[in-house]
Amino acid sequence: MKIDFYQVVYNLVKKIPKGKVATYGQVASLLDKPKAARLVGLALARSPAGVPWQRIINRKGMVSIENLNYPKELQVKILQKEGIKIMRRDNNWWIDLKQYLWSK
DNA sequence: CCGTTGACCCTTC
DNA sequence: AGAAGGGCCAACG
Repeated sequence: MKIDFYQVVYNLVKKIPKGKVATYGQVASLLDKPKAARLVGLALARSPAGVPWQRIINRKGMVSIENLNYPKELQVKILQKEGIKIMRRDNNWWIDLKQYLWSK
């Protein structure tokens, strides 16, 4: 069976441990496609059950989901449950990447 | 098959 | 230092 790029993304994302987060660009780089960050986002938008999509955030450490199936609140809630501290600034949510960024 | 589509990122004003 | 614009590339219709 042919595995497409999306599947590879899912496999990698599943390896991120609880309590850590990764950025879209980071995931793309690990897959040898540093410029495919947007594809990672697309892949996660269609992620099947079992993929911890909530652990992927953008480069600034901000939760980026806006008008999709899941509200930002849900993502934040899950991450907090996993032990991550999240700060609120204006109407956005921020994570301290220095502290929580996953490194292989 | 070809154009469009993005949960992004980097360079340049 | 902050905003804006363009590039990127596989999947989808």
